[in-house]
Amino acid sequence: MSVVCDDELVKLWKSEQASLRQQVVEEDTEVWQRCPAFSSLERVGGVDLSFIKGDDVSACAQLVVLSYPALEVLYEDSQMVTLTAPYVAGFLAFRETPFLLDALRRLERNQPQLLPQVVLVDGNGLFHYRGKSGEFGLACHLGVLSGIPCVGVAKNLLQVHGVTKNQEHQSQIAALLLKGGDCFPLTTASGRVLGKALRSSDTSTKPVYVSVGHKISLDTAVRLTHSCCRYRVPEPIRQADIRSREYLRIHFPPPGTTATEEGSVVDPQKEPVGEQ
DNA sequence: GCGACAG
DNA sequence: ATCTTGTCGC
Repeated sequence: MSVVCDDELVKLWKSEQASLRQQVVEEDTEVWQRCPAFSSLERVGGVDLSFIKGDDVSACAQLVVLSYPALEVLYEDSQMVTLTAPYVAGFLAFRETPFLLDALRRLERNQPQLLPQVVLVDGNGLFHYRGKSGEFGLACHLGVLSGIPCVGVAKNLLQVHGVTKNQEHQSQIAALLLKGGDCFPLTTASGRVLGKALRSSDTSTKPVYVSVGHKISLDTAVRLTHSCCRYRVPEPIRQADIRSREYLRIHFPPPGTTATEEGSVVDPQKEPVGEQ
């Protein structure tokens, strides 16, 4: 369906990604990151994009800033955007980053005092294909371009470097992730730890996959992620997801949902009285 | 041909 | 990402 050759696009992206990869800082650079309880950490950001169902170019780009450690929403920005880049596995960043950066810039312009000290990103950071030789994920991309510390938190395991979602992985989950905060390293065939599987709460069996985005170490990233979890998905990302979907629900309701629109007479078969 | 494929 | 209702459990 694409007019422009995707192969050419991906070539450009690979080179851009390799260039940015060199700018990733994989260590703790902030004072709060060194404190046992993250004292002096006051604001944690979360970002996400939600889409309208039949439309893969219209989306709501969401930025939220939560207080820490209370995890209450201090700031919220929903912005409808039109995506231009296709989704190509491994290159999610090129599709989403521009709009997340825009949101951070709007905040910096309007209420700089609310800028987050770290952003939790829906997706991977260094846990990525050929991470050592030039590829990285959305959390790194956004981190490098914004200069803000970022953490990648993926809900699904990206199978990379021999890290696979097989019996071995399932066994590790069952044997090692016994309570909230437990984790185990995601190690490549060559022995490099690219991320960690984390049991984010006592009540969730399925782990989340944490990796370094920018300006934070892996252990700090894991500890921070765990400390931001009320439920399985860290609260900043969860709130960004909830609020961007809510925005779409209100501003772009599915056809046949509004009382004022023609044909709003509900079908008693599909809309039985008493629903909602 | 078959499986994988963050969001 | 999105498609989707109920259902089992505390």
